Amino acid sequence: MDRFVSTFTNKIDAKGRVSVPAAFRAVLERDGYGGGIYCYPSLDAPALDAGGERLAQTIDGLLSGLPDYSDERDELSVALYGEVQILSIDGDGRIIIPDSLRAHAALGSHVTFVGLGQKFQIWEPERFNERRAQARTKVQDHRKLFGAGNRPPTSGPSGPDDGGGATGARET
Amino acid sequence: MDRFVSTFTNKIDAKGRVSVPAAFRAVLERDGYGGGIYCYPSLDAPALDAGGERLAQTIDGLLSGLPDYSDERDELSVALYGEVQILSIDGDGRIIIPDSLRAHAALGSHVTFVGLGQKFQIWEPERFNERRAQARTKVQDHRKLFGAGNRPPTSGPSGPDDGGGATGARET
DNA sequence: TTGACTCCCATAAATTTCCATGCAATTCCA
DNA sequence: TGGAATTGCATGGAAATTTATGGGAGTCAA
Repeated sequence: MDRFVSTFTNKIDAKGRVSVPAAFRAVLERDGYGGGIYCYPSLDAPALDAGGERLAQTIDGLLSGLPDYSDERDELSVALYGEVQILSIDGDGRIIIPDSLRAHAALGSHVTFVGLGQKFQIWEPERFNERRAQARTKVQDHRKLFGAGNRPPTSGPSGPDDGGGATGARET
Repeated sequence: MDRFVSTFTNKIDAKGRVSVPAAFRAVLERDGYGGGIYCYPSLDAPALDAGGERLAQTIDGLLSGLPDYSDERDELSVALYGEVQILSIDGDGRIIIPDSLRAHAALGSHVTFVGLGQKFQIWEPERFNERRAQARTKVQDHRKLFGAGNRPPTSGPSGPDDGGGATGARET
């Protein structure tokens, strides 16, 4: 297990502390944990991106792919590095999210950790629900990539298509 | 034997545990078992898709085809990884299916494991029966198309019938 | 001193680990 | 070939460990 996977919702206590899900902590340790997690505002969502050493290296790699002194690189550098915070994890597996980051993600009393493989995101739970619904729709478009989508021909058997409203994916 | 085949129905106990069929566990181990099975809601059925490391790599491969930091990738990541759960298998070969997944498949007291080669699915037994009946109908349609249906009606004693496909496993 | 932050401990709930039991099929032996 | 022992698997329950979360004491700076 060396990917961030699943979603967890935890509470921010009176002191601003949140438990990082144990499963994520385990990944961070294998990932070359260097005393803190990298965290910065997502570029295109009201959320925070976070990860360990591997994420930091991915960012480096991304930037090194762009020509030195290009506008693009400068902008990306600022966008990515400029806002990065290193959040330290206390003895009980908790972090404190600074105000600047809290603001970007509009965090309230609870936060949702979303595993995305190499990194994870931190969302305000309600907003994440919206995003998830949206993402799910998107996936329907890509289903053929899975080879999962043998749609029955429209003229199929008279039987009601299984589809069934049952699709109610509940929340964590 | 390195693919998931057959179907098995097991019971969910009071604590939400279900035994993964021994035959499937054996496949998982050969598949590069990494501490748990990957499980997520099926895209087009009220069921769960599950598999081992090989399935996880399929997902990774899908995503790595998209550029970092693209909107598309982010959405797909959320939809795929965000819904994925890693179910760990305890010492007795059982898993616990989280509520969010239970809801999607409308699981009750029993679940049916359905081998699909590279992955397997988890169904509510009744629903699976309906689906199976439906699938048979379709297969027969296809046979006609192939002209493959021209078989001598009863399988005479001719030919060394390889006695039992059904090995010891307790099947549905 | 006051306020912010870090470290440490307490606790309740959830999860994991471990052991026991019963059933079914296979194997072994007469 | 028939019947008994054995093995493997699903299942039930209890003990032990983790985890999330709340609160207090100690530390440093303003």
